[in-house]
Amino acid sequence: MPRAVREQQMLDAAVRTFGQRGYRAASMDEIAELAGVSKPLVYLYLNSKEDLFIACIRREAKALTTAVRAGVHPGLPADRQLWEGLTAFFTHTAQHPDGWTVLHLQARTHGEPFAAEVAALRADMVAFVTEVIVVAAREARRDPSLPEREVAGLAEALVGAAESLAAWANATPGVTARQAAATLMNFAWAGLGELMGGRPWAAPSGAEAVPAG
Amino acid sequence: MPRAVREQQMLDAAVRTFGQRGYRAASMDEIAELAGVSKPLVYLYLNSKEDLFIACIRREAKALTTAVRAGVHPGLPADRQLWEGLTAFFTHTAQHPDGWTVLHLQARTHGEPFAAEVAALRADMVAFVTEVIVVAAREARRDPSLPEREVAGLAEALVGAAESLAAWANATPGVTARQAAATLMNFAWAGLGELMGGRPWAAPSGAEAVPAG
Amino acid sequence: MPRAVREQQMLDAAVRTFGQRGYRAASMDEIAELAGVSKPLVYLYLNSKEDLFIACIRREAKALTTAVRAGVHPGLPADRQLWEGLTAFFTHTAQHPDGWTVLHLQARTHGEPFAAEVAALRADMVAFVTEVIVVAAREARRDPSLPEREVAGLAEALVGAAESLAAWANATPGVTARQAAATLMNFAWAGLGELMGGRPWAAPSGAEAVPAG
Amino acid sequence: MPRAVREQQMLDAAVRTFGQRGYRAASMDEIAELAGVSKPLVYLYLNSKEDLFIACIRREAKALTTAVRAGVHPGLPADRQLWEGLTAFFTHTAQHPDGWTVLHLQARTHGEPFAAEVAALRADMVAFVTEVIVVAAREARRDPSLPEREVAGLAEALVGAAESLAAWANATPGVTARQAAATLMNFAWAGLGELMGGRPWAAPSGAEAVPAG
DNA sequence: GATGAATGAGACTTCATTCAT
DNA sequence: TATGAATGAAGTCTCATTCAT
Repeated sequence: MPRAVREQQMLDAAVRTFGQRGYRAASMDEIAELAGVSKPLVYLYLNSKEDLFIACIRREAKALTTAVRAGVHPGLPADRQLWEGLTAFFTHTAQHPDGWTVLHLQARTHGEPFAAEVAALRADMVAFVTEVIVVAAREARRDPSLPEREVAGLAEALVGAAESLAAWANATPGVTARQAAATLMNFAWAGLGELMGGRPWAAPSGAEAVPAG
Repeated sequence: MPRAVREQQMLDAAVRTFGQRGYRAASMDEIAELAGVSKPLVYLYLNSKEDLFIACIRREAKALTTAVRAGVHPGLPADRQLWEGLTAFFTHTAQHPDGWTVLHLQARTHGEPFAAEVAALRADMVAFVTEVIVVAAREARRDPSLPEREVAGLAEALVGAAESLAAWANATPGVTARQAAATLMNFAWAGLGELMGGRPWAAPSGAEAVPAG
Repeated sequence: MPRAVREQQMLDAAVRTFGQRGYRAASMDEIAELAGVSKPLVYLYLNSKEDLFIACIRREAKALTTAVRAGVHPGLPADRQLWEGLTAFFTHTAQHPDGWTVLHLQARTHGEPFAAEVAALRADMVAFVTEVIVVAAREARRDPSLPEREVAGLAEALVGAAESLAAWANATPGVTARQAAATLMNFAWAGLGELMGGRPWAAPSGAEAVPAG
Repeated sequence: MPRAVREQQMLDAAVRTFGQRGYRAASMDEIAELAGVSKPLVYLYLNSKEDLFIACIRREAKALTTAVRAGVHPGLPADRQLWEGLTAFFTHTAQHPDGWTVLHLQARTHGEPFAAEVAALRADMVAFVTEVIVVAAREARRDPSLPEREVAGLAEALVGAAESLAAWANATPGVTARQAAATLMNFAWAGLGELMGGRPWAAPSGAEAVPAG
């Protein structure tokens, strides 16, 4: 069996184990057994527990950003781009719950070296959202634009809300990725005030929008 | 030295250690040393590492909900109540960063018994936000109201955004609690769409609002 | 409350705890609590765990030998003396099961200092039995007597059988002290060979003898 | 070095340590050192202190019953069978004093899980003796046989006497297994009364019988 | 006389990691 | 390449014992 395949099996096992047990509670024994290989082989390929965990983070982060990027068409209006990005995001996190747990919870909880790895992922997401906000501002011919820190805060809030909703959707049976995306679009784009006034964001056809009341 | 005082010292040390190292990586030795007592005394008072962690969670959760509740005046309009709650929330999390880390990250990452403890706290927050949304809907004479699951999703998104912003504000020098609250109010109340159109939420005087462009 | 009384309460608690948990597993905390006093008081009166255990052994040993001695009338024939001694022995061990456990099991299992204490008790019992054998030999006008080592072995066997039967009787519901004594008298005095031939030892009236077949 | 060998070395060390120190006082450190291996290896092979102790009990119990069974020829008369069994028993216990201590003292003193293990061994012995008694009764054409409880008591007494004599023989220099067996045969078969009358059990040639006086 | 408060020492157990083959 | 065998280090927890009052 070629090395690359074996390595992916190990990473699969590691992501699952780290996601369910946590970094410290996961034992190399368990990971090796789940991967169907001997422990020394894991060390031969991945060096150490720390390196193994970092490899997991990188693989899952790359898979997530790739999925989101692939779901967005750059030329569209800002709201449409955001909608596509969110849908891709919630779809991916729903399909890879252990990977998402590793990224969202475990990697941030177990010390600097790992937190730094996820920071890159987050920066990517925030950059995507920031870009969308900038596009939206341009569409609205708004100039001068919002202060930079304000935009950073908004992007942070949106990403945080998305992360939180992903965990919520994974834990709540019956919530689909599109529903989660629609909820967040309403919240983010129209705002609670507009929602209350009966003016939700107009979802593209097929999205479960809030009824106009 | 009386027992109650010693116990608080131990909890202080534990919150700090758990917050910085994580539940598993924190050692009872380190906690005892930081508290200035011997390890057996920690066990005598707090029983076990698990019980100690739960005691930390409960103390910090109570402190946070108490602070938020104390900051809100029930009779005010919905947006004003939300603003007050957020301000109190960001103020408290900024003043107790380790406590916030314990609640937001550590408690959710290390197994059911702890996650269950935080769930109560989160339920409290979501309930507060839900209540505000309901009040806002009533103010807008909106009837019939939003579907229940939609409201739950919105509340979840808002709480998630707040949690995320709290961590961001703690990690970004120069961001005050009021700024964080203002950013989130804009985001949540006006929505990105309105913001882009130059119609932000009108912050009460003293809040750092987004300039109207 | 006078010291002597308190001390007895402590010994009561200790015998019970040692008997049920064993020497090492019994904790001074548990003993103090069961005695209804504080731990330092136990140390004030009894010095150390080791001393406390030795005090238990001595008290229980003395109580047992006193009971056996009180039950025997010196002038009687040998078999009658043995019968009385055994009856007293089984009666006492049935009434003080924890004390008997301490003497029979715990004291012999936890190192020299304690085993030495029980050795004295055992020497007493063996001496009693030896004396009975000598009397019996004299009654049979048997001369020269049995070799000394042979007598020692016989006494040892009889005492061992008695000890074993005491534990058996305590653990088997419905076995009375008199029945245990009768069984052992038959075994010891008549021997299996005679028993099989239908010639059991003639128990004094009131004893449950083996029917003559 | 193959695993099976190492495991026996560990059990050897454990039996010796448990036998001399007792279950609680024996430390895994000491056992590992005596076995010439590291402590984790002991855990790898034997799981836990409790499992290690149980493994010791089982091995020693099996060795003892195997030795006794191998020493007895089923077709012989009852007294001869008993004699053979006792000789094998005393021989084995003399050759494995620590194993005997573990079975006779330690296993019974440290809680139910262990006591239950030895109970099986003891049941085996009592069954053997009971069988002999039944055979003896048949040889003597004794009918109806003794009451069941009476037989149980006799068997218990004989086994108890044997156990006690084994410890005594181990502790008394110069007492051989055959002497111990002869003493007990006299005691059990002829009975003290017959012995006093100068009619001992007739030992097979080679056994150190009591001189007929 | 009596105790609440406190600890040094040591127990069992687990785990990341490495050789020798 | 792949692994069976092995361990140093560290963690949680318990307990006999002693002060200061």
